[in-house]
This record gives sequence, structure tokens and C-alpha cells, in this order.
Amino acid sequence: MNDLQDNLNAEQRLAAQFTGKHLMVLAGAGTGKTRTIIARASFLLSSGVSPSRILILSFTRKSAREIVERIKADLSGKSTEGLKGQTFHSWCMELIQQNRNIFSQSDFTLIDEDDRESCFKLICGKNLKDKENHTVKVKNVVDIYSYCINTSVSLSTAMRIILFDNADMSDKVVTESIEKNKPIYADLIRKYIVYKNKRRYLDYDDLLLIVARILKANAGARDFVSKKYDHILVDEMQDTNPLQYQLLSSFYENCHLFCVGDDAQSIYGFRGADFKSMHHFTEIVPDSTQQKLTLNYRSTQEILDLSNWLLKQSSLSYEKDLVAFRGKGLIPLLVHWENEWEEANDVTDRIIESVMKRNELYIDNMVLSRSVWGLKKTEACCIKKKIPYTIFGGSGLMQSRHIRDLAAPLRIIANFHDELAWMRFLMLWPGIGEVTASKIIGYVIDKANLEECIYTLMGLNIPKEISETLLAISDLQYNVSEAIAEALRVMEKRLAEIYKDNNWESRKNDFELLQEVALDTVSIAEFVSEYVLDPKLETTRKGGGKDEDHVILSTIHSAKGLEAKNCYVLNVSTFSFPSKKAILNGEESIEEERRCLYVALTRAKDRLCVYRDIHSVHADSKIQSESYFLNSLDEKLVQKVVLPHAQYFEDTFYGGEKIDIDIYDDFDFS
DNA sequence: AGTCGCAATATTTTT
DNA sequence: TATTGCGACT
Repeated sequence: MNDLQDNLNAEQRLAAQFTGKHLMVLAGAGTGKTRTIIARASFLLSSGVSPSRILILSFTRKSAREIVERIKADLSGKSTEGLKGQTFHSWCMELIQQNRNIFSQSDFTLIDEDDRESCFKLICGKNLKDKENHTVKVKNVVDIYSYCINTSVSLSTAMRIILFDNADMSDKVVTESIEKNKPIYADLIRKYIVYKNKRRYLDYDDLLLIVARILKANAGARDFVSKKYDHILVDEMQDTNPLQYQLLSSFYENCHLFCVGDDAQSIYGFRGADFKSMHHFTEIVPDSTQQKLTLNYRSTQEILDLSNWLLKQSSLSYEKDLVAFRGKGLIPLLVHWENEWEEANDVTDRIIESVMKRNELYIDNMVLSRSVWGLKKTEACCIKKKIPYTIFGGSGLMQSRHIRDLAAPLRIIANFHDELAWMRFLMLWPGIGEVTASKIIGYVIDKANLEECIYTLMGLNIPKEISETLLAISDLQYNVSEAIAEALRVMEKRLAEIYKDNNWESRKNDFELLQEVALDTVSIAEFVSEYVLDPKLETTRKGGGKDEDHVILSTIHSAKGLEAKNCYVLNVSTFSFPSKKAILNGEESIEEERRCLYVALTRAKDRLCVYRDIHSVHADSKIQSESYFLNSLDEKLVQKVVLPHAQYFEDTFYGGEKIDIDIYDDFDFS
């Protein structure tokens, strides 16, 4: 065979060279998941399978891209032409576009999450109240709708999970409230579906839903599409939701599934991911086999001991007891701080130490946090100490307001029926708010073509830049970069005004980046639909030069699949692992938080630093201190470090139960 | 009636 | 730190 196959251990080789029909590989963290997928791809290619008949799917763009990149790097000799790694969403998008006769969708506009929210806002109107006179939150409506689509649960169930899954309300009260308000939500959702239809919008969920439903219902179509592939390799299987399962079920017959995942790393429950179905894979999928990978190559045993301990505290049994191939190493540090600046300062000091004293690279250091917000102070310290960094996670550049502002006129050119784009674009200009914008849209949306729209706009008493912008870019359909430059030329003055107090200078630089990215696309229409699904700019927020060595600051979610010699996990304190919200949401959410922390801990290869507030053992409430993950931490698992400022507070450390009493109880003030 | 500016506020996580 | 809500002004 070749080197790649020889370097596998027995378990990995068994998986990579599997010759049965379907296989589910249950792989613990760091056990060579990606390596096994690559070896599988390589094995298939060597056995004569054409690259175009192998489909590689993953849940996130990052992991999909990474796998293909690594395959291409590792198999540089072989023909990997046509081998693609996609997200479920981009794959479905492609199927819909390439098979218009099957899926009957043409000339649609794909809308992203923000647009979807705008749609619902439009439908809900201002200050919509429910039967109990609470304001209906648009975000909640979106989440409920999406949860229904992705998991096939009933509206009531979705409402219960998103709205109410809250420990202090009695079940009866919750059920009553749901029954009372259900019609309101049902109505909004129906209106949304009608609205999307009218405007020819598809949202993310529609992409999966259309493909899944049509393939399920139509045997001919199913046969036709599934015969395009021989092998489907699915990474991060634990993040797959019921809708995606249904989608895959259409391929059981004609394709071989090769799925890889780790139940202990399932952290997308909020999107309907259902890791438990991984355990039942052999029951759900006919003709399937299971295979485990248990030997960890990434970390030292001390790091795994702590990670294993964390899972063992759970009431769920994950049956994970990772063993380090590399053997013994350094004990993880548990660093205590008094305030978050001290934490950020210490992290960046340790990074400098790694680079200066141990001659490591910046990229050997990774800082992990539950939320993007939690990285802020560390980012500030990186800037101060001139440490180059890249941030992963959170909303990327394409989500940011100024980019969407500039993209809005381009969207209008691509499809002048795009009401949401009109709304955004028109409201940029002085004197035009929601009401006037709607009025103007009423004038233009039913015109026969774009020229007539622009002509109509010129006749209205509104800022002339509106028609000017559209006119300037209307013949640049096939020169996207130029179109952006032109739109910017007309709009710059206004944008500068809007963002003058909000780092206009750095936003201005983003526009140049946008132009650069646009060079790769052929038409505005293509650019618009492509950037919704795959905003290529998501990780370009850098504090250094282009390909310069850099530290990675990442949310835990975005760090899945990554690893680094030194990992710093921020703020593993009482109020944040698990968060108050998760505690309120009950057992399932708490377990998801636990898995989140598990993912973070298992990223480290050599050195792991876990940070926490020195006051962590004191909690606001009993339930909080009881569920805190590091509560009964075995002291042998970590080495305790107390930062100088926190030392002052160390005496107040109290590990026992906190009892609330009324200190005025003994007095009579009546 | 509609827009704009200011003050208050609440922060997961991703396609 | 970005968004939202409210009140004042056109």
C-alpha cells in the first residue's frame, strides 16, 4: 500500500480499510480522527475509486476545508482532482443548483441568519405581545422555527425547549402558557413561509429540508442523485441533527457511509444536534458496523487524566478513558486570578515565555474561551505586548454591519426583488427610516426591471446618492471588484458619517479586503450567493501581517479539531462552567457545557493552563456551587497557582457549603 | 408621523 | 462593546 496506511495503528487501519457497507467510527479526542478519514480517502483512491465519487461532509466550514487541505497535502502524488469537502449546507446548495428539474428551485436568493431575523421582524411588526402581554422576541421565534425544522419535533416541544425549559416554573403553568400562545407562533411561522415563497428566499434550513424531503419522497430522484457517489465520508458526526440524518438516509442504498465522531464532543445541541443517535447507529442504519479508536496521540497522560476525570463526574456514561500514547508529561496548572485583566496578562506573559524562552512559535499557543466576548481582554493584552494573533469564532467580517451595508446595493443589482436588501440600503440615507423605506420599496419592487426601478427613484424626493449608487454599479454585473469600488465611491461619505465614532478607519480597510476576495468571483449574483454560505473573510481579523506566525484566540466551538502545544482555557469559574443559563435550562444543557469544557481541555498537547476566578468556590446559590464542574477536583490532578493580586484573597477561600441566614432574625423590629 | 440621538443594558456557541 | 429602547425634535 503506502506510508499513510503503514503509519496507522490496528484500530485505525481496520477503519480506514473497512470493506463492509456502512461504518461508524467512535473516536475519542486526539485519537487520529482526521488522520483516519484521510487514510480512508487515500485507501479508496488507491483501490481505484474516482475522487469525484467520494463526498466529504462536515458540519462546519472549517473542518470540511481542513480535511480536504490535509488530504491534498498528504496525497500530493495521487490524483485528488475533483475531491471536495463541503458542509451539509453547501452540498445541498450545489445539488439544488445543479438539479433544477428535480428540486424545482431557480432564481432564489439565499438568505443568512440576519436576513431571516429581518424577515421575522417585518412580519411581527413592532412590539408584538403574546397572550400574557410579554413582548414576543424575534430571536425566539426564529430559534423555535429552526429547531422544529431541524429536529422534526412539534411546535409545542420546540417552544418548551427554547422558551421555557426553566426549572422554576411548574410544568402545568408552562403547558398552559404554550397552549395559549401556540397559535401566535404558528401564525408567524406560516406567514414567514408565505413571505419567503413570494420573495423567492431560501434560508439555511430550507437547503437541507428541500433536498431531504424530495429525495425521500421521490424514489427516482433519490436513485439519480445517490448514484453520483460511491462513498460519503462524514466528519464530526456527533453534530449531525435529525434532518441531516434523514438526508443521509436517502444514500444508504447506493452509497457507503463512513462516519466519524465523538459523543463526548457534541456541543451543538442548540442547533438540534443529537449525539445519542450515534450510539444507535447500527440499529438506525442497515448493514452497518461500529469501530472504536481509543489511543490518544495528542496529549500527555496528565492532561487526559484531568479530561477523563471531568467526564467521570457526569451522570451520563461516556465510557471515555483516554490513554496517552505519549506517556507522562507536565501536570496541568490551575491558575487563580482576582480580576480578568490579571488573567489576560498572565496568559500573554506565558505566551511570550513560550516564544522567548522555549523557542516555540506563536502558533504553538492557543487561548480558548466559552464566548468571543471572553477573549476581549486577552486580545487587548496581545495588542499591548505586540503579540500577533488571529481570532476564530463569533460573527465574522461578513456579518458586520458596514460590510452588509456595502453589499446591500450589490444584492439589489443581483436581484431587485430582494426586499431585505432594499430595506437595508435605503435606510442608510438621512431622512429615510423604516416607514419611508417601505413606501419606496412599494414603488419599485413590482417594476419590470432594474432600470425602471432606478428611473423611479430618480423621480422621488430622496437623496440622489441612492439612484447614483445603483446606476454606477448596474453595468458592472460581471466585474464584482469594480462594482464594490464604485459603490464605495458613492457611498463612502455617508458611511464615514455613520461610522465616524466607530473605528471608521479599520472598517475602511475591510472594504479593501472585500474587493480582494471579490476578484475570485465571476458575477455579482455568484458573489452574493457564495458569500452568504461561505464568508471567506471569517478568520482574517488579524493583529499582524498576512502569513506571519500568530497566536490563536478562539471560542471553544471554533477550536474543535484544532490542537496546540500550549493551551490556555479562560474563566473556568463557577458562574461560567456551567453558566447560570445552562443551570436554569436543566440537565441536558449542563451536560453540553461539560462537553464544551472537555473539548477545550483535550486541545492541549504539552501544557494546559486552566484559569479561574479565585472566588469560584463561593457561589451565589447552592445549586450553582453544586453543579460547578471543578467542584470536587482531585488536588493531585492539577498544580495550583495563585496570581499575585489574587493572593490577597486567598485566605477567604472556603470550600464548604454556603448557608444563607437572615442576620436580623433574632431581633424584633415590629 | 417619522427620524435621530442619546442613554441604558445585556452579552454563548454556527450554518 | 454593539445593540436596543426611549424621548425629543423635525
